[in-house]
Amino acid sequence: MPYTHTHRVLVALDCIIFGFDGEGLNLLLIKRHFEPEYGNWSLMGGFLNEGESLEEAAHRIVYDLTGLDNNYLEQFQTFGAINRDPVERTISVAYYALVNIEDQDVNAIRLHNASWISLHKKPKLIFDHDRMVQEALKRLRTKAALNPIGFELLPGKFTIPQLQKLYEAIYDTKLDRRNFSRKVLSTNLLVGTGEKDMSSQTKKGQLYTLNAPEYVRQQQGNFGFLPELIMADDRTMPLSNT
Amino acid sequence: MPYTHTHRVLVALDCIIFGFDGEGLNLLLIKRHFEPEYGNWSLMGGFLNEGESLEEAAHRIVYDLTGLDNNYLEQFQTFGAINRDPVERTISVAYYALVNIEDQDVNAIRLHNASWISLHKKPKLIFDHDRMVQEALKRLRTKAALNPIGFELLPGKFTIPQLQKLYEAIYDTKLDRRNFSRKVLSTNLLVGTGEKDMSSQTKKGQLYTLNAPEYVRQQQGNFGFLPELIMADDRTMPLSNT
DNA sequence: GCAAAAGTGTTCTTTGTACACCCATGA
DNA sequence: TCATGGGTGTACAAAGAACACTTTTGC
Repeated sequence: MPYTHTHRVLVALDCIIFGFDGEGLNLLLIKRHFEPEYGNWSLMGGFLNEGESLEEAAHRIVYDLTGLDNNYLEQFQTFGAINRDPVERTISVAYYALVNIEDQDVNAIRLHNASWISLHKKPKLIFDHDRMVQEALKRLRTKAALNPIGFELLPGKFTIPQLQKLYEAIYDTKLDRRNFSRKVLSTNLLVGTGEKDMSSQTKKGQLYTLNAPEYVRQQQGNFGFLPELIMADDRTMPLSNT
Repeated sequence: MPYTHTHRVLVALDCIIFGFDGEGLNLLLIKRHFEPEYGNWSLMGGFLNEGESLEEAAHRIVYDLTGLDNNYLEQFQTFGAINRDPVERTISVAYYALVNIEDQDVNAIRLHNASWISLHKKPKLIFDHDRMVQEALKRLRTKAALNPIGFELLPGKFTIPQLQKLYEAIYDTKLDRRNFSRKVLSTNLLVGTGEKDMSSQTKKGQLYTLNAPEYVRQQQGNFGFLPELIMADDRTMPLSNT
């Protein structure tokens, strides 16, 4: 016997998919080829199906677009303004995902009319998606300052300077090379492979991998690569608009 | 013209209402006098109505129970497991509220069959409400470590030792009196009133009020009263069960 | 050899932490 | 005058930040 309360609404899920290309943070966005808002840019989303939890639906959506199913995926906020979707009352549970851009399924992405777009060049998005991106970035900054999740955006092997570039992108700032290196190594999260980064044109840095057990252990704890409190959540966003 | 997608679900809101009684953190819980789960303990909740945003619905729910409408209220997670509500598929958007226990509307509370219960003595709650409390506390800890929101739980005038007791309750720890005092005063968030706390049996401490403009300014920023990283989110919870 | 980027070390400053001591109050 | 709790100071330890120097590589 169901509840007598009658107001049932559509539940959407929208995913802010972050990728890192070695220089800056990118978003995976789709150019809609369907109504409403045909031709405009949007986050990847979908509706909650029967017999599917929110987590499962979010995974499905990210998997459909990227072909990846082992991403970092975190729910961060639910948006429920009355007219946020002009078609019909819909509430949207928003997730952000961190994906390694090298592992993506290029065909799936092309099929959905999607592109990686630099955060600095983000176009205007439909509905309240601009705000979703802003909130996702805010959350990513707080989270990455306290937990070692940045690695999710990098390939399996990476150099410390590459890791630094990533953090500089997330916080839109410059960090001191020497202090950063010392701080990262002191966490015991990295294991040197002895290999060198052959893509470099100058001195080839050492490639590291994650110390997996230590990584899992520290996922629950807190840490910080960052000097001072860069994680303040009123810092200006590296967005071209909002 | 609505979307063709057909799966529309009930949207509930559940509120974890925190109060501080001078000694420990308390939750405002209701003993249900209706089905399902008649007679069992539950968070205060309700369904989303037509023409009402999520924020508005959460405010309504807290207001109904406490008579207060100027609380700190923050959405923190949406729960959507398939069978989380045995009656019917329902997703629940959870909020936590910080209220000043002295301002409550005692009649409204009695009317709803509600009671303040110490976090340490929390009974088993219905559905997934235990987990909601756990997650709310985790969020409160992180938030209070970075933002000066603790004051929301105190009366307008309070002493520094009272504030310390509050933080000790939130983090279930002991803090050094002298270091705490120095740290708090250095934030410039407090203004001495010159008055003394006449309720004390021994030396009467000075009463302070919030430096309101500074408080608003620092709401967006970050700060920390706490030594070290007490905000680690894997610390044991001061809950009697879960 | 030179420019560019990686790797390592050292100093100074700031912050955190652990204390000791004095003061105000009521019983 | 004693027990309890508030208020202030100081000294040592740890962490953060600034900065100099060396090494590797491609041109």
